[in-house]
Amino acid sequence: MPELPEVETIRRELDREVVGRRIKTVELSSTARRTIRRHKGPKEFQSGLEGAKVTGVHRKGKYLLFSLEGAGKAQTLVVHLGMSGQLLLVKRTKEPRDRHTKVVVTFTQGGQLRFVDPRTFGEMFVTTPEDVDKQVPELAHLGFDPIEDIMSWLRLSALLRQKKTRLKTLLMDQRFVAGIGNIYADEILFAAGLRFDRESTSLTSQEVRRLHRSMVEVLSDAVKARGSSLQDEQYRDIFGETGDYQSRHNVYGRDGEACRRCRSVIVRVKSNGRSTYLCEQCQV
DNA sequence: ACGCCCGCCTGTAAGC
DNA sequence: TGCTTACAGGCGGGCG
Repeated sequence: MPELPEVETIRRELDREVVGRRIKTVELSSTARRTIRRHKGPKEFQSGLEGAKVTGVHRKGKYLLFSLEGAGKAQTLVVHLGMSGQLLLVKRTKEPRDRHTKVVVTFTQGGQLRFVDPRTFGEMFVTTPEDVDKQVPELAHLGFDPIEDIMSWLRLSALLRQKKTRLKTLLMDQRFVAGIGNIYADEILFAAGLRFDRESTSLTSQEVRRLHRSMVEVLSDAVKARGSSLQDEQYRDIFGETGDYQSRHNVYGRDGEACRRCRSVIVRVKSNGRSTYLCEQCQV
């Protein structure tokens, strides 16, 4: 579910709300084993966190990284929300817990950060800053960040020529570019006027420039709108609020509806087993 | 070596 | 109405 705009929204809120707080206790539900699957057991996870102070919250692709200052030594908490993970900040400890609550972090100043994850694809992991890349190799192998890293269209053009893959596959490949998932891949390709199945090596320089601009524009507009919440409203920020970007979707989830640009019908097809939405008139 | 598909889970909605 | 099936934002592993 959560892609770059949603994770970045959560990151900004966490950076404002939890930096400076100290972790008092870490509670794990009986089904949290899968959440902390990279750890041997709960003890290792809890001892890395309890007593530590949050000094910053960062994002790499769809991963959140909490910088922590423990008893003398620095730690990093890595969080991936998977398909259905939510991080919710609650003021009162007594607030009833969602039944899929996996981890509850209670701060010494009061308040809790809860990790709720029905589909259990999400993950939490604690290690030292220097070991992060070794222990979570996916992080070390992430591609460029489309809104943080300055990337010229010429550089993008060179990268596209190195890979001979369909455009959507490439946009969703975290090792190529970090943070784009199924929703934003479709929205970026619509904005660029390109089909999902165009081969990466086939783009003219004008098309590369359009793709480059669309990637930055769609993702930064989506961050400004605080991400997309779909019908199931699974995506929520740390205050439980939905995002607003779904109302601006041009193709995703709009099959059968009229294209906002040319009025022809938006279609849904399958690509790599994933639903793909496009306008066959506007995207070539 | 790399693209593609499956499986991992639970919940919801469509289909019969 | 109620059961069954398909599908859903994620990614890693294994297959061809």
